[in-house]
Amino acid sequence: MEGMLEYRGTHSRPPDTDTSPWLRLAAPLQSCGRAGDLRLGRRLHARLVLSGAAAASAFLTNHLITMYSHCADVTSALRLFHAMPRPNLVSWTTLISGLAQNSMHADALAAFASMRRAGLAPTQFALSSAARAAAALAAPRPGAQLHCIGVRLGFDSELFVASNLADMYSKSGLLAEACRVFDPMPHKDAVAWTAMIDGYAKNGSLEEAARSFRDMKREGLVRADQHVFCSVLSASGWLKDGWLGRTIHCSVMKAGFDREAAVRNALTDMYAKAADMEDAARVLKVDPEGWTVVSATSLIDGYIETDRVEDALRTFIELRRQGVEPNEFTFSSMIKGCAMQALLEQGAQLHAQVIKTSIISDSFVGSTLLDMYACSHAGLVDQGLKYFNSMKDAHGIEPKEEHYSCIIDMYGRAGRLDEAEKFIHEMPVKPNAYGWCSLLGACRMRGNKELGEVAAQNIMELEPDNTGVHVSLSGIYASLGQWEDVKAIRKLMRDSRIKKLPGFSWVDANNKTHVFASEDWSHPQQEKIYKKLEELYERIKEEGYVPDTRFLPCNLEDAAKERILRYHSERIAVAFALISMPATKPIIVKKNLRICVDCHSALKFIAKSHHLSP
DNA sequence: GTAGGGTTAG
Repeated sequence: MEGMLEYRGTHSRPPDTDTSPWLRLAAPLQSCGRAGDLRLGRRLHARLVLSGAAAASAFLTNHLITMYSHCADVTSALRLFHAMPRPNLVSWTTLISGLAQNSMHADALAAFASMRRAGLAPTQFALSSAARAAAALAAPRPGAQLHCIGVRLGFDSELFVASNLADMYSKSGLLAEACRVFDPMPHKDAVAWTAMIDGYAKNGSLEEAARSFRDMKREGLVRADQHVFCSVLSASGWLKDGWLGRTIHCSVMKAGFDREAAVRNALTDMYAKAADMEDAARVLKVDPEGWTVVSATSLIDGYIETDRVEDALRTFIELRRQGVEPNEFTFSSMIKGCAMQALLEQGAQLHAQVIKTSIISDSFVGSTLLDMYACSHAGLVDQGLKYFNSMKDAHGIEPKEEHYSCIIDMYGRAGRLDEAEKFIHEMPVKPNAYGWCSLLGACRMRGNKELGEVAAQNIMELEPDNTGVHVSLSGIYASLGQWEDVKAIRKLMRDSRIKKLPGFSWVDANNKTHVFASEDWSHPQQEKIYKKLEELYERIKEEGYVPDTRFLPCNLEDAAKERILRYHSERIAVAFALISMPATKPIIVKKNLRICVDCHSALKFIAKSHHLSP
């Protein structure tokens, strides 16, 4: 600011070309933009106007546009741009990047198109900003056009252009295209690697994300930074691979990023997702900065997922004690926990707390609340309905498909199938497959064949590849003893070449993943596993476990049915984990199919008798 | 003079 004073009263005519005196005027604008100080920026602008310098110099106007963009005042940036008689290449480039920086991505793409219509060939700066906008929009069609322009102009392997193009493809889910841009890049930096690692992770290709991270380390040309670590930690969390996560935690510490808030959040979340709650809590405990709502929510959600609602509640209280406001993520986790444990009072209390905040207008929290009323107890249907009816008027939530599905589920669980059917007919939208699946599940529990068939028919139309629907339907017939219908379904499946997906279970033990199928005795330790399973079986039977053979679609003696259930893959996997791992380690079984009713019950007994969380 | 990436639910 002081520097500006000396320019005061400079009334000489500005030169036609952008020469050095104007360069000196630009410096204060630049630092102002970097600091995001809009007030100071406006004062500098006013002085430049008074001095007559700004209007005459495209150079200074470009700097002003940059300054306003950095200070998030896009309106002023646009006003300056539109007042320019002849915006030059830099003006356009600055505008496009300013729009992209301020999340006006569609406008950034439109500006890029206007620039080309104005007859200017884009610079690599303009191209990379436009690609960034296309990435943020996950818009592969305009993105691919940008890619073509880049190829034509020879910019397509420039660091910034290529990274943003790769990011654009990966955010659009086109990982193969992203690789085609990324692989031949002559120089890759941490940003480029983040685009790939995060692209894989967000598209569910978790192994690929981890492999990409290893590739980066193997090449040894780029050091991982906090962004890379966040992305790969997120992937290892979803992989539920605590061992990989722990290895990365070591690298994080070595690289000195363990004080970085976002990295700590990612670390907490990784451990929580891997069900390693002690380490998740430890990351927060040693945090000198105190908790963030993100990391505490990850911890809370981890406790909920491992059935430790008391610990979640304790964490929730501690969070408030620290003066951190819970957000919609925190509340939905807590409410989910109450639903799972049928903690009606706590659930209602949370509902009351949420009503006092703007979080109540969050559509997702809305579904979670409905889920809670649906799960917990038949008596709460009316409370759930009351809330559902108030969503729109009192809380400004327009009920969506997911909310209607919750109500179907709510009626179904309460056994009020007629009302569920009536509700479906009166809904303003048609139920989605999820809604019909809820209904089918309820019909199975209540042995309602007619309505179950309607639901199944609708699911088959909406999701022709859904093989589970046949299994559920034959479960209904089986529970009613209608073996002819069971046979008919089998024939239908044969004729339409639908195969029941075989169920598999994966479990990690000693840094190795083991896979099991049903009645699968191919594992080298089969004898020990079998013995353990028998032992578990005796024990839980003593503790009150009764096999539930109702839905098994085979017309066999009970003893034979029991035998089939007894060797479902998840039980073999758990028995194997119990004999191969120390008792303190969490056992995480990954499955390709939904767990069956009986395994769910048996595993709960096993967990209880081992003092584990299910 | 102008430019890019990351963490929490379903």
